[in-house]
Amino acid sequence: MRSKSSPDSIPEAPRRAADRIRDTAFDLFYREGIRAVGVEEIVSQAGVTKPSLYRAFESKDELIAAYLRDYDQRFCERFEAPGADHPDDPKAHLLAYVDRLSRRASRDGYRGCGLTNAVIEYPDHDHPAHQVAVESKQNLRERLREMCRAMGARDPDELADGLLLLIEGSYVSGQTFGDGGPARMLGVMARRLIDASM
Amino acid sequence: MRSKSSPDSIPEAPRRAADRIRDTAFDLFYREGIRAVGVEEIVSQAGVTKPSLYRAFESKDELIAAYLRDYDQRFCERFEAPGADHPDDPKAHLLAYVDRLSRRASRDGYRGCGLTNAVIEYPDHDHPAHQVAVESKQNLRERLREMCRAMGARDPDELADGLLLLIEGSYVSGQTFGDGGPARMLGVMARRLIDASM
DNA sequence: CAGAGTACGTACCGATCGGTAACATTGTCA
DNA sequence: TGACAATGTTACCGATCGGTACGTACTCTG
Repeated sequence: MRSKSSPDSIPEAPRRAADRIRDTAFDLFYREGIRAVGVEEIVSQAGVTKPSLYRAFESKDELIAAYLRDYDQRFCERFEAPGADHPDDPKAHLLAYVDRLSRRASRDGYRGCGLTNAVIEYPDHDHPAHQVAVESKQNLRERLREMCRAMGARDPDELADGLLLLIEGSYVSGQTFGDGGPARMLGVMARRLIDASM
Repeated sequence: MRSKSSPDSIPEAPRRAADRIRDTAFDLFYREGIRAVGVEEIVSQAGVTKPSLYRAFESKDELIAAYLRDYDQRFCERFEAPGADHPDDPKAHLLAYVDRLSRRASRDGYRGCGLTNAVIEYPDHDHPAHQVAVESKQNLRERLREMCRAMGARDPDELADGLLLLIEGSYVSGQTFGDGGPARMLGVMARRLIDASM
């Protein structure tokens, strides 16, 4: 059940330096923001040293890009996961994701979507962070269109964009309002939009 | 028509250092992000020097807070402006704002809402930037509720939150997708939500 | 015209930023 | 035992960060 070749049951921590850096950077970048976190803080909290970081990543920007690719992967898993409970029912799949997001985003301490946050922190289109994040969002838009098509919407692209607005709105409003924020209405609003678009 | 006591018609630039700093900081903070802009860049682009900045503002954080208060004021003006064309018609007022936002947010180079961006750049609830931005957003939420009440919605608070999700979603999606992004659907989605809530 | 404020600039501070060079240490596998 | 890869250690780099001590020029008032 546990990883490879550990002699016996050491539960945490001794993994490769590159992995620990990646995990620590993920947490810090997500929680505190990318620009707010220096490489010094990352390596010290990861229990490694700076040269180890620069042996694994050629620059901070590359580490940021790696973080965002990791984030995108975890996001896709979280987005697709509810599909297992609703095979061949894209509407139920989407609503299941939306309902889970609604709950997460209307609790205190919610930090939104790491990819959305990255676009805002790095408005420069040439920056790798911006590029990775935007590409992920374009994939999400396409995926939503696909689902809206599959659920037989009148104008699937239009509905997909409406849902995307609600979802992105939940990411950011969750951070702004915390507990009891507008994100708690995401589920009913998504249903209302879907119902009005069939 | 022009300001006070200029000897004659000098059209631009010689104003007080504090004002030039405030204006320059506004543009730079908004376009490039707050953390991305150093005080050095602000003063040099404003054509003044650092001590002038620190005579007018006691710290960078205070300048940031001033920027966000300015932003909030301009936002309120932009939000209320369409009301002049639609006295006693909150629905038309709201839709007029929404339609203008929709156009702005689906053009290339759009940078979203400075207040929303600030919440994301400063997740720490104790930071003045976070506090000013959140307070402004709470005011907006209350204003939307008021308008939804006035337009006779079934559940005004619920509708207000739905509209807020769409609006915030447009702010961030505008930055992510640029031209032809989902924000161009804001108008039709807002109408659909309103119609389904009466 | 003297003198006091006011408004601003010159030059600098220590701290931190991202990033690196050189070398010592460890664990692994042959 | 020896070679190799991975990591740690230490000390450092130039640039930039936010912030300030201090001198100077203008203007308003007596």
